[in-house]
Amino acid sequence: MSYDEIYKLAIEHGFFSPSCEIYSDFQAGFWEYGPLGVALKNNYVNLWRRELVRRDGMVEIDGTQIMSKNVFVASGHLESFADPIVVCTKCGTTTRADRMISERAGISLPEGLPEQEYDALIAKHNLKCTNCKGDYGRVKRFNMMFRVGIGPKDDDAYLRPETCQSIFVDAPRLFKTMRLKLPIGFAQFGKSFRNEIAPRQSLVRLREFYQCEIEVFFNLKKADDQAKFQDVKDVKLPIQRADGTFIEVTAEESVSQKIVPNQLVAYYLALLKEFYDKTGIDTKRARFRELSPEDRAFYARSAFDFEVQTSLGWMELVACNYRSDYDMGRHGKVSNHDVTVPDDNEKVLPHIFEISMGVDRSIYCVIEHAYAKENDREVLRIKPQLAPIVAGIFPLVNKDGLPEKAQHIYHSLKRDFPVFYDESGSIGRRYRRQDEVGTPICITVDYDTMKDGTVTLRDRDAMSQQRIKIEEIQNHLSSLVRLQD
RNA sequence: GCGGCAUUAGUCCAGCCUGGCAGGACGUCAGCUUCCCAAGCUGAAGGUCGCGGGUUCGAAUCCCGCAUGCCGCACCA
Repeated sequence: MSYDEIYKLAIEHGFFSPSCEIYSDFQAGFWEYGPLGVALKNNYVNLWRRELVRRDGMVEIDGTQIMSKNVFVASGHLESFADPIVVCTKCGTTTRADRMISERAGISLPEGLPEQEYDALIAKHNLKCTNCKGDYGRVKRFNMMFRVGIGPKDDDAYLRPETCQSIFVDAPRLFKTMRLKLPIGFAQFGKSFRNEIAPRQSLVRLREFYQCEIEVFFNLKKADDQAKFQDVKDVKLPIQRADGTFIEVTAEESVSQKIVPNQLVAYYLALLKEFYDKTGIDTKRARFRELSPEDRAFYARSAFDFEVQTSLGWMELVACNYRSDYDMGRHGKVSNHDVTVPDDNEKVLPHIFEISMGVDRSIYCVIEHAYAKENDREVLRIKPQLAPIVAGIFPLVNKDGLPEKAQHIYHSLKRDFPVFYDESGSIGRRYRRQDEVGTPICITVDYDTMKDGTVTLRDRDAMSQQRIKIEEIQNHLSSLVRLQD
């Protein structure tokens, strides 16, 4: 199950494909979801809503993708979401200034120096372009946010680089109008945008991508007082610690052994793991990787990445960041709004724990982990709840009224379930076609159907068959796709 | 962004070195066959040979530039 095989399957069957591909000026890092991809993504997001949003009693919003400049002044992205780069005046080669200087001058540099300091260091060490020995220009910051010009005056605004900023700016109103109390999770599914220098591997590193983000607002004083924690205290958490050691402990042990900072964090890590179990991604090949201070995002005070093993190596699907009171503190200051929240007669500046999920990458992993190549067939063993098509419906042969009967069944089901009718090729060929796109069940109308009103149900994984009555199909499909604990 | 390799039908690839009708397999479609697990028979459709420029009587083929993809570096959901 290599990346190439998954990629081929995906573009051949309409899971995903490059954006704007018929034009030669199409840009890297933009990908479309086709019909099956959309279905899979919708199912995935609905599972997230069930297992995280509703399970924990969160509230979901849908914010705009374009946000005003001051949002990012406050968030720090205008300042910090940028790499210092320097361009050679002669050959135009672009280099990362901080890395280039520390490598060639043999010194280690602190993060976030002003640009002039880099210029001074380049002059002091007499550094010239490695490519052509030309002089470097002034050090600039390359910001990974996409700027957009609003209206005829082209006013500055930005495409959000993370969906959570919408949550932060909406939270003050939501607390007042939705009768919310700490702790509360805000959830959002939507697009974010980052002007990556090197997008790669289709859904894995995009410039325009989906996130399912959860921002849990809480009172720091009560972070170890989580009633809900009882539900998940025995969930096993595989943790790769910042020092490189690996340990598998229960959520309860992770707190008592001070591996994670508090109950609240452990609770959500456990919830997240239980969610991924239900996506069909193999969580035996997953871990929470604790990030060292150097590896963390600029806003994070402690961080665990949820990573999964794939053919491309360990892939980071979710960033779990403890963002402290940084976000609401900054937005309060810059907007000059009171963003504190009443909690037990005290005004609290909420602390935030975030579960920031890369949806596209997760979709890729769902497909890769479900894919199996057997002797003479390819099969996606995707969970029925996530399957783009729930059932294929076929006539065994194309005569004697079988197609009409099968079509009748198809029409009776199509508004309640994503079902697919096919009468082309041999029956075995049709089963294999559905195997390749992960359809869990195929329903075949044969001569017995005409006599006794039963159909064959053919199972994708076991390739076994059973007969059920036509009237039972509806219930059978319902129980197949029902999300269960 | 740098370095290496690549880009020809929906997919995988041959053709390129040595310029001269754009091909194969699989897939798809139509028909035949078929009472349950692909690749049986007959036929068909499907191509700006990544884009742009140059050399040439003539370019998929040679040269230059760009884009995209893969791998490595770096960065990240």
